Amino acid sequence: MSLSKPIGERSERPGDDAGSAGKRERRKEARPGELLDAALDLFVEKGFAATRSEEVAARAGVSKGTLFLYFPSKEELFKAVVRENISGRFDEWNQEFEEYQGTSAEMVRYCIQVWWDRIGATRASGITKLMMSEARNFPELAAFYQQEVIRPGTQLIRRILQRGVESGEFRPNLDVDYSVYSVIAPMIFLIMAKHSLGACVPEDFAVDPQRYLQAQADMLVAGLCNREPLP
Amino acid sequence: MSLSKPIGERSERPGDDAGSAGKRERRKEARPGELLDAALDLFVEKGFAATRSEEVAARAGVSKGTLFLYFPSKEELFKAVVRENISGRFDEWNQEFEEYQGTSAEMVRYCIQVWWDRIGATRASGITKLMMSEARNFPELAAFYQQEVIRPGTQLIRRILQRGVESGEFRPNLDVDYSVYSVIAPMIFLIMAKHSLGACVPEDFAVDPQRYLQAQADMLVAGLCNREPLP
Amino acid sequence: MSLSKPIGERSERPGDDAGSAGKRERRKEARPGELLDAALDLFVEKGFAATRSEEVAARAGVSKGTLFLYFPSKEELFKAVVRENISGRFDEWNQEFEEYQGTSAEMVRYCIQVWWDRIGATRASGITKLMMSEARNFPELAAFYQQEVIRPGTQLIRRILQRGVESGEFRPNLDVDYSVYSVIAPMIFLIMAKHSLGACVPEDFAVDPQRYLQAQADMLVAGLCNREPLP
Amino acid sequence: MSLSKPIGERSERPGDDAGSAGKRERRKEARPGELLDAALDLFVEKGFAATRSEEVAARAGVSKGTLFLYFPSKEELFKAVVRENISGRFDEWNQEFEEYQGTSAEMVRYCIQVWWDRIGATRASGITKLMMSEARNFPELAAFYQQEVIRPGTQLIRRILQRGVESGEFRPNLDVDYSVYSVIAPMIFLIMAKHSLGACVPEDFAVDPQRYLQAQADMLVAGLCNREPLP
DNA sequence: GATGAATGAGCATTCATTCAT
DNA sequence: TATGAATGAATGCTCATTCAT
Repeated sequence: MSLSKPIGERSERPGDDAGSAGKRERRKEARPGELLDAALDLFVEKGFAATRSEEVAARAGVSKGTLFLYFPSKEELFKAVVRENISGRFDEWNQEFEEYQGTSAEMVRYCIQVWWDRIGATRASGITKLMMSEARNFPELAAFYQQEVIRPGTQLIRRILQRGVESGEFRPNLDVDYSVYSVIAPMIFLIMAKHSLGACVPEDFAVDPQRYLQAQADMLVAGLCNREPLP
Repeated sequence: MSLSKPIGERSERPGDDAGSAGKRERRKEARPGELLDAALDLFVEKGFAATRSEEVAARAGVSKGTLFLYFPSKEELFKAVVRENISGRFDEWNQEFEEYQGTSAEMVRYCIQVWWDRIGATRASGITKLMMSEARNFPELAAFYQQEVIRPGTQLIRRILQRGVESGEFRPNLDVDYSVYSVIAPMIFLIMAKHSLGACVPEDFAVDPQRYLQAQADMLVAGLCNREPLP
Repeated sequence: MSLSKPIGERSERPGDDAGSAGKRERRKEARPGELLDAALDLFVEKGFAATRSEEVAARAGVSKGTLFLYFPSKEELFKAVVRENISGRFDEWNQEFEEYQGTSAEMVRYCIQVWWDRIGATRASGITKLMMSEARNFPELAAFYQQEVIRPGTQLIRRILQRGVESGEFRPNLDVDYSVYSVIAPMIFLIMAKHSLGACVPEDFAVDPQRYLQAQADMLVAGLCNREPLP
Repeated sequence: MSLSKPIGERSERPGDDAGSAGKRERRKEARPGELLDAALDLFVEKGFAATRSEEVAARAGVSKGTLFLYFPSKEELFKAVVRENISGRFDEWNQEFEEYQGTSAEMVRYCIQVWWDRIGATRASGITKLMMSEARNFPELAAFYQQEVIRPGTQLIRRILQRGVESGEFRPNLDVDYSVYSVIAPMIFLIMAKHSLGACVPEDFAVDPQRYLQAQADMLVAGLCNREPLP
């Protein structure tokens, strides 16, 4: 089972490596990426409208003008940020689960952990926060996100649940279609805790991701595997 | 057990009745509420920064100047919107659950349904979306929300879970503190489905609230009551 | 020699007398005057543009609307303030000096003292400050002020100086026309000290009017009466 | 004795030469000065509140936004205008008078003429008008002006008068402290004639500066040197 | 290419003025 | 008459975008 490279991660921040000689020496090809990184951070942190273009440029270590050299407008920058961080990784992931050998419960646990490792814990999780916040202002992007992320993700999880029901591991009366949300909701919640309210009130709301995922996975597996009549 | 009136609902929108009409109507009492309603809608829909003051005024059926007659700035308007919709309802709810006679499983189901009736299905749900999107820009309000909503809500749910564990209904190995999120996460998710992505892509993502809540409550209760060792 | 009533003085401020019965009882006829008083104070203090109409109304103890009941616009209010406080008192004063019996030097001293008693020390002095500050924005008023105040005042002083030269009291080589300014300039300066910079830095710039007028009158008389060749 | 360059004068106005023209000229060095010049003119002409930011920018030949590129607010612009034109010139002047060889009467005449050449006749005179008009709205600046201009100027003149009294040239009974105003008042008056009322009613009030200064200097010297008992 | 000075449309806010009560 | 809620033109200021260097 190959662990594919997490998406949304870029190795180093610009300016961190004061290694090579003259100042301001930078590989051109890296510029757009650095801008996208900076933009992702700021859009997630402050929202699209409240993020100033100049700030993005500054964080990427370039001038205001340079930003518009690579992206014709702030809106296009936003779209690029979203697109850049939604690489269609689902084919690969589908295959991973196709070949998976364990039980369906293990598969659910694995799914959650893999999501955390590759998405939740990475910069890519910001995209989800971003879409949640800005969807209404970018319906076109929302549709794109729906198409590229929501639908395949939902389908992937749905197949896992279906497999569990068919194998007799999970409750036979499971509402497979809507139980998918029982897997997704905890993910969304964790992202929001990380990027939204949780980023503001550290002490009281601080969620320990691993313990959180453990509790959610336990609850989920217990709920899926409970064959007795529900009270 | 009295079903208290849902919060965040205002009976009629101004300007809907083209009856009496005539401009320069004097409604000092009604104005603030109408403005807050309009602002809530727009802030939820477009975000704080992307909402123009004049738009809020227009939706409330008044002129730009009138808005500033009641709220000294756009930011104060935002704060008022949040505060207005976070009336400490928790004392009442705590008492309700204190006096509740059914099983803990029933209590969990009731909790979810009551949340939906009084918050999720009402305009008040917009506040949650708002806080999720704008928390980073309004740390002061985020703290306020944490204090007034998150903390009491968490405590209320925690007590319910604790009760179930102590009565032997729920799994004894339940991580009570973090299982609270298993109740909250589906609520947050439903609100986001209603106000964010779900508001953009009706067909594919359309969630039927009742069926959704049914599935989530089932999963939750099944997970809570499953006494067998978890796979 | 009659001491005519100082101009620009109104006996009592509205609201100071809580004497008569019910509140808000006020003689209608007094309203415009109270508004003019309040306006004069504020225009002098902050200038025309920086004075808000509502503030004028509030200081006069009436509502915003009432102000516009008596004066069709802020600009008209300003004009009324200026006109109200420039009553053509010069005929009377001319006669006073026509009948004056003392020396010309005494006349000059008397002139200065009378100006202080009737203008400089009174609210009317604010008008001068006002014209200095706002003349460029109200050329029409400036012309009016020139006509009603500057010209007659200048002429009055000129006649006094002329009388002194003709009687042999004053230097024969006196530039009568321009020496008039030697009388006026100290007056203007004192008004500015009172209403402008002097009102800001109490300690350092505080000018004792009587000592100031004494010194200026001395210098003036000494300069007028010095018959020796000028060094 | 060197005649230092008059302050407050800038050689050419931008946009006067339609030669090179072309918009979007980059003149980072020159901009602030041009804006300060334009602002000084307009503030003197119309007052702070009545001057629109865009007007200042337009007169400086730039767009609205450029103004705020150099000055963060209209108020800061005002402060900069005042500060820019109050360069501590007094050290130089003090030394000049320290080394002066003529009589005290000549010194007084020289003082007046030098003031006119370096201040009165230049754009710097507008600052005085400005402070007179706006002191109450900018108490902080008024204090600054008091500190940087009023106090040193007063001291300089006071020393000259003191010198004359001690040398026996001037009246021994001179109220030195308050006679200083006999020198200052004519200056203030001339500035007001130039920038205020005098700028409105050219014909009647037009003051010929040189003749005016001659008359005032004559009167002053005559008053200072008159050793006879005052009538 | 890269820069950052310059632009100006856009928006928050103020306040003289109106007018229903 | 008097009020003060309501209005909207005017204005300070921001910031995405352009473009001369």
